[in-house]
Amino acid sequence: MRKVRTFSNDAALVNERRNHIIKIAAELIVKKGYNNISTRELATALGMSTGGLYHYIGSKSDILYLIINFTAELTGQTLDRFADELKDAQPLDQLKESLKVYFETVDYYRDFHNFVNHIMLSLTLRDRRIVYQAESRIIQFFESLLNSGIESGDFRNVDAKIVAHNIVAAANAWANRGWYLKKYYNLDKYTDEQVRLVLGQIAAPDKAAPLGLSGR
Amino acid sequence: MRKVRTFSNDAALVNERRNHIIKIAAELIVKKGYNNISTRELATALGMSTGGLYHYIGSKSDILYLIINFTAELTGQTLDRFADELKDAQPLDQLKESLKVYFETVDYYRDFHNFVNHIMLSLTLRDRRIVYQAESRIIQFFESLLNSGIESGDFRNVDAKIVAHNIVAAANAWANRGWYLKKYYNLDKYTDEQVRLVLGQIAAPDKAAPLGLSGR
Amino acid sequence: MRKVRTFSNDAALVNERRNHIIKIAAELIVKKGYNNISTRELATALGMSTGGLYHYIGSKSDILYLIINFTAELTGQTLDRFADELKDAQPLDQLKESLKVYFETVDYYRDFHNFVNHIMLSLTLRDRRIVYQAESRIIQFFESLLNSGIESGDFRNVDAKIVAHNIVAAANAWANRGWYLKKYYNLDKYTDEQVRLVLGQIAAPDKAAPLGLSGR
Amino acid sequence: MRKVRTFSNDAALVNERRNHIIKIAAELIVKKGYNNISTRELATALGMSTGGLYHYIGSKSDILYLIINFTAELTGQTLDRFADELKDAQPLDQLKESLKVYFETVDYYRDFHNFVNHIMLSLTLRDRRIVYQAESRIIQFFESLLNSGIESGDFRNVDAKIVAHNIVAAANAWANRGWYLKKYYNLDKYTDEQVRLVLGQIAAPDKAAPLGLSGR
DNA sequence: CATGAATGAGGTTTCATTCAT
DNA sequence: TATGAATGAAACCTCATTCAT
Repeated sequence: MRKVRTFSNDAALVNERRNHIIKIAAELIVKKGYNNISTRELATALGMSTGGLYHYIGSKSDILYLIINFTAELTGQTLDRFADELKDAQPLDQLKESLKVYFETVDYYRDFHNFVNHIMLSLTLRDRRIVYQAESRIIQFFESLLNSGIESGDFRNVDAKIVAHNIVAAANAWANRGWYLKKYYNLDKYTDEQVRLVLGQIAAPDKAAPLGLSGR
Repeated sequence: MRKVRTFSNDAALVNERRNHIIKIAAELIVKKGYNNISTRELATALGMSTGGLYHYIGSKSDILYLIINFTAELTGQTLDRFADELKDAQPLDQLKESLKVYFETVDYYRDFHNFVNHIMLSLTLRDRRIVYQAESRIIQFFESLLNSGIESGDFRNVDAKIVAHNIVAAANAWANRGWYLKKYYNLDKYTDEQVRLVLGQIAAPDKAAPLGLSGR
Repeated sequence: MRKVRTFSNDAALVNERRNHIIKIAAELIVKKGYNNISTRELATALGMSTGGLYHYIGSKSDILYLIINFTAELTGQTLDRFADELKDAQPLDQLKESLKVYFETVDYYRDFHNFVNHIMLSLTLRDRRIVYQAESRIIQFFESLLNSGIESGDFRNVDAKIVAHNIVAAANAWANRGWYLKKYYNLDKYTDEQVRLVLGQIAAPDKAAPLGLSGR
Repeated sequence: MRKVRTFSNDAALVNERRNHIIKIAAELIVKKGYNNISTRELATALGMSTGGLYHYIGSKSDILYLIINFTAELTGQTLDRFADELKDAQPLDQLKESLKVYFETVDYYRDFHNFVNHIMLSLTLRDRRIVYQAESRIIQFFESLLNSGIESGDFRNVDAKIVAHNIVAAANAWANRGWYLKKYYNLDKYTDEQVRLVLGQIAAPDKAAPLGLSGR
């Protein structure tokens, strides 16, 4: 976590204000584009004065960093939750459950995912790396989950790296291609179909049972 | 094709200059972001003066339209080529061949795909629709190709819409997530793996034969 | 009064700054022409930064509107003052007194009159109408004043419309043909001569006594 | 007559083209304002190319000079015609006739009068002097005409300078306040009324006869 | 003589950022 | 801590003028 300038010594206040900024700014930027939002406009939307905004950030582009960083932390938390909740389940159940939760998270934070997509090209290399790492981490989570299943013989011997990558791509598609997908699917249906496809790809020929947590 | 202002009456010259603009601008924008390229900078990169640039466009944002439009026309041409070349082939061969060519096209024009991704939020609704249509068209191409195979009994009865969408998502991923994918794949390998996965999803249980054009 | 954009909510401040802008801009424009004054130059003359100027106006042409509007309001005030001060006087005294005051006003605000003259062709129809109305109002003031005198038998039966128009033309001439008139007249002398001419035109043959308020 | 650059040696051609430029440019400028007409637009209206225009003028502002100069020459010609045609007539007839012809001329060339009015503030001092001289000359024409009549006892002893000035002001008003005057008058009626007023001012008390050439 | 593509200075306007209050 | 007026650099765009063809 890089330092962002503030004139305040009250860490709790800074935190509160920044969370507010992150939420509102991501929303606005996704709606109109980063460069079409002026700091004046943003401050108004935040219920602050222009000067007030600069008490909690050092520059406009710091907002990018704060949002990027927030999104990356989200990923971390999501993964930690997965790791914790699923540590005793069967590979197949781990996969199904984590797909479901992952898609839900992406849906809930879709503004942030769209934001990242839009802003990537404008980021400094330094900030871009934060995004890379977060995305890599989530791909690797699914990759190793798949590999565990392959090793244990629960899954067929597929290219875990690409399947994991496709999972993340499918989740992102839900966020930034909603204009198309929502004409035909809602989140549940979309998740179900993607899960079905993934399971079809990895199902060990002899072990059947596609949807629904086994044993439930 | 909407009208973009020009001061020239020489259609061939306008065409030549605009193609140049499209190519160079897409490259620059993908590298630095639309709002981080000034018209002066762009003009210099084009080997023109600022004034000269404005002989062939009416405003900076017209460049967005020109690129969007070019990309949409690309899609159209790609599909026309597919339709023509594959009209007599078997469904499976049609699918394999079109996947291969489609991925190649996306790879070749990856700047344009990245451009679209980056700029979407800044587009007017009118321009956004051009993108929507182009993307929809390519998804529908794969969708109906899959449906033909399903009807003829060559493919298993899958959700053609989502498989088609995933194909397009996978192709786009190659363009805008290259920072990750290229660490592990090159275009050929990536295409092969994605083709293998798609075929795995649709293969009618009794008809085997995965990769390679049947009969070749 | 149309809305002109400002970023300030302090109405008093906006008013103060705009009055400053109106005064200085009219002066400068009359000296050099609207299109030969850049906003940078104007801002400097105003003791502001370019950005500061745009806190109180939305565009350069808003300045035209502000000046036009100011001039129109002047006219209104002048007429209101006339109506109030002269309501009990004799027609002849009303005319003499209002001519005197009107010429004084035009002289004092001659920059504004010259401005209007110069800028008319560049105005939008909407702004031009403001000028038309203000000018019409002052002509009509003199016209009805003359008509009252005619009805009461104090004035000869002249074409009140054209005499009123000539009065306004003579006043404007003092403002925008000063280069000629000031070689031979000062304001007092010019006013006296014009008053004498008007009185000569309207004097009822039997009622004598031209210059000087009757009874003074 | 100052030199204006041309690349042509064919004096007749230069003359023809410049007359065309003067006519069309005055019209366009009066309609939209000098600074709202680009040389491109002007060239198009003239049926020339931008480059072609610059074969006959040295700079855009030369057009101002050409028009100013043309207007000044008009004045000269008008006066010469007066002097010639009226040299044997009676003072009263001279005045009536010259007023009539003068008003007609101003009406016919009202675009040029409006042009001068609009552009005055943008002129160089040098060009402004041309306007001053032309206007002065016409005022002086009427002034000396009036003085002759006064000396001969045909006219009352009025301030000839101001009456002459008012005549010119009334004529100009017809050109640049047409928006008001044309609601109530046409040229003939306006001329008649103004003539009547002037004659009323100067008529020697004993010599009657207002309108109509005496003896006609 | 005619054309119109090209130039580039300079115009208007925006906006991130600062700082006196 | 909060405000919002002020700054000024830099953005987009226009247009008078030139010159190769």
